Amino acid sequence: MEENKFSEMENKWLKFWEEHPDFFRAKDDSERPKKYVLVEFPYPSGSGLHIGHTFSFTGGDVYARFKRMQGYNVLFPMGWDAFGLPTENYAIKVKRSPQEITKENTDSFRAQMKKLAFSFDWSREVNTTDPKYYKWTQWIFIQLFKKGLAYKEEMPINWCPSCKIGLANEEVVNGNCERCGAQVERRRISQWVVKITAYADKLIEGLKKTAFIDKVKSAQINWIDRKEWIDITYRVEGAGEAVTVATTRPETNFGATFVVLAPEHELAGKLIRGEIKTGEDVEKIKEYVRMAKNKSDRERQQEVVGRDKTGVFTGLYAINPLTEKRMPIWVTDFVLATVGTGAVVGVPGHDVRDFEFASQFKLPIVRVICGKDGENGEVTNKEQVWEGEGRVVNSGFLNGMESGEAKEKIMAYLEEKAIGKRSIRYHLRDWIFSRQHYWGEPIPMVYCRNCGWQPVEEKDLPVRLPEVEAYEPTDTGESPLAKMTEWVKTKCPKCGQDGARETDTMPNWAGSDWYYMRYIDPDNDTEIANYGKMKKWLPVDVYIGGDEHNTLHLLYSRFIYKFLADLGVVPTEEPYFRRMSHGVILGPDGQRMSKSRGNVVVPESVYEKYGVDVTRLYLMFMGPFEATMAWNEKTLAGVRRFIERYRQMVKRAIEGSKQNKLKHASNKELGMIINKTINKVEKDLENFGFNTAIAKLMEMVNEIGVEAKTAGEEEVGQLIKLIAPFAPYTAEDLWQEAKEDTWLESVHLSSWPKIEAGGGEEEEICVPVAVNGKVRSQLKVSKEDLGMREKVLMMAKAEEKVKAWLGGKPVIKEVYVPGKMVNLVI
RNA sequence: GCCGAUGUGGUGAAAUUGGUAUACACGUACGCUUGAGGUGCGUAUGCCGCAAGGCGUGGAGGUUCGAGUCCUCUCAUCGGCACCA
Repeated sequence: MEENKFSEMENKWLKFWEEHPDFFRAKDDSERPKKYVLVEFPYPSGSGLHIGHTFSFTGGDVYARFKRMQGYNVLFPMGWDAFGLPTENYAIKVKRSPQEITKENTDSFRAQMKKLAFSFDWSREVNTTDPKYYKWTQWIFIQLFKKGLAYKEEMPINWCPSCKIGLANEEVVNGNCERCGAQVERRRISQWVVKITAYADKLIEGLKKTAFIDKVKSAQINWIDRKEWIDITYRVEGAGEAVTVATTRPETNFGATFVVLAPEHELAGKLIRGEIKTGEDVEKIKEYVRMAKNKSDRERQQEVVGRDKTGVFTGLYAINPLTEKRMPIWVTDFVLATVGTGAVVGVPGHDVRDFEFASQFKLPIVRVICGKDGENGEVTNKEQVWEGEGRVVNSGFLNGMESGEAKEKIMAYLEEKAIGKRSIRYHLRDWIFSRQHYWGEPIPMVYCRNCGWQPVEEKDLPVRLPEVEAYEPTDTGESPLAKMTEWVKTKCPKCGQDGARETDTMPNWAGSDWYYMRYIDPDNDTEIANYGKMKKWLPVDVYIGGDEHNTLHLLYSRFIYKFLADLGVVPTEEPYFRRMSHGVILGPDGQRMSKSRGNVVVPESVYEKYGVDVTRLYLMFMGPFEATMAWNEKTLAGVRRFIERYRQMVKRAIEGSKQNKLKHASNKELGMIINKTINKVEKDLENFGFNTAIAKLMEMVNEIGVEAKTAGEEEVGQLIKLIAPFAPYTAEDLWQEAKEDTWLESVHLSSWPKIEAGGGEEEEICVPVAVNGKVRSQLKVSKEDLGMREKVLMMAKAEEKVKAWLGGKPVIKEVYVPGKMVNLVI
């Protein structure tokens, strides 16, 4: 095994930087313009820093270093999102406390990050498991409660039998637990719920104030999915009952031929309990409902379209007020109780699911909107079901209208007749906030028999997580904290009588929702963060993170911020201005890295072999920052070669400049090449185009070659600064070697190189000449002549090769784009 | 099914407002260096063709003096969501 020749050099400068922690500190009192660069803080797992972290943090670090050199007062902080199941599970396994394990993990993460030369401001480090931190996570919850945005509700929840934890809808993937993959069950548990839906419109609206990339914006809008519905109430024949269905497509209502209820629907309950009697066998209904309720979500949602529809007829009929037709009411499990009103009107001509149901049970099918190409026949197979827009037919007063117009008309009509009521609904659901686990923030609430749920008084925050002997989750679904009778027993904050603490803890997202605010004022004991300081630093200028957080974390986090904005606690409308997605690094086999596949690449093994700078450069050179890329060790060699050649080039330049004793290069060409490079690198860094910036630096090394020896003091500085954001160790090493009396202490405090005026523009420009759109020749045009159309065209036509291609034929059109291109058409 | 992307050499990928397609790197071939090479350096490298030249950015059309880039249709792949009525 080759000895790592980098480590000595790296350790020297690592130590130097450690001795000067102020190098990378953000200054609260600086006059310079601020730049808040945020990377998603990691969960400090026991397996150490992941290559994915290394990749995204390097991107953030390169950007932060660049901005710092440009003169910005940069806030680039780091912390730990340390509550969570893996630590809890590991703690249970090894019978140690999660606190201790977290401490170890964060220590090793921090050491690795320092080694990787991430220029974080360590004086602002936060940890979500620190009581001084979660005091404010709890404080936020209390504010939500006080504003009526947190409530307790018994509800069926998604229960993971393996993790023994309730999951938010968002944490269930295809009916499986997002973490462990186990099949999720339904259970009824009393849960804290946070009313994020109250902010749905604001969350959509606020996106306009951000510079998120389009895919993030549309992901959020789709996730919230705001739609205008109308709830139509039908009279139920004979029973003195009514049923309210919810629809977004009332213009098809003349084609309604049946009504379907979710098994959980109220009316089904009444039938089962015998409160309504019909000619149908109640036992059959009872049996169907029982079966449907017992099905897990997974079974109910599997193979959605195309699966045979099941259902049972109730014996009841709803009357369609538009047609006066009797619509049989059925119970079926494809209707979800949680969507709309839990009752749907069946329009089998224009909804595939309704069609499947109608076909199965021989219910009538009517066309009310012309299909593709104006098709207007009967609907007899699935292909003819038309879910799109079109001209309305067979619909009384709506006939002949386009569906959009018809929709407005029918909505107005139904409202006028008091049959229908418009409402706005969202796909977004309220946020289930309770977790029945130990390793999370205690929910700061007390239950009192007289006063109900009361928040802990703010002066008594934080509600500390007690040290417990056993934190195993329980099969009953009760939090392990419930066993801590001493801790649970408390006084009601309102009346002083005996009360009991809430034993559920908060979900992971709670602590990570607002951490970026705490970096601004990490030690503040009296407020979440000082308002003046927040006003200085917020919003976050660039937030770098993974696509997997675009809907959950980002939305929750924006919600909490908007809520705090309404309280007047924070100074802006949106917390993040720009959002950058980073890509994913796959294993060498092109598969997602995982222990079970054995394709995991760990950063240590890379930087121990190649050094930190090569590791960083390689990660940044692999491809676009937002792309998914497979690890390829072979390509690393190219980057290693590059950094070595760069170092040789700079050494030659240092030597040359010391001999020349010149301020500027003796060779004008050199200055020109460097200027070109500065220009491109600067532009690329602004847009996170790290791969092309590095390509340009490689090009520069190739172009400069031995000419480096003509460098002056100025060029030496420029060359070192250019590489500094990417390869901080190499740059520091060269800087210290080249250092003149007037130079700053560290290259990382120096200013980004400026383009020298007049120092680097080419005298002659190559203009391609095309005949009939195909490039046939190059024309050298001097700078002064560039703007002279006639002269350039004359020169072009006089050019030997061009002459040959023109072949004496008359030129019917001449195009000249100054400095770009000549095109002659014959 | 819906939403969002993406299709360019043997490979990872470049390409300002439409203006020289394939920068940069890997790989490969040949040569040099080295006691040795899983080292370093140099040269070549889109395809067809001896050449002149022609053809080339998933496919088919279109707009334009000029299209990887804009428009229409189409195919494929990836990511997210999904009996949401």
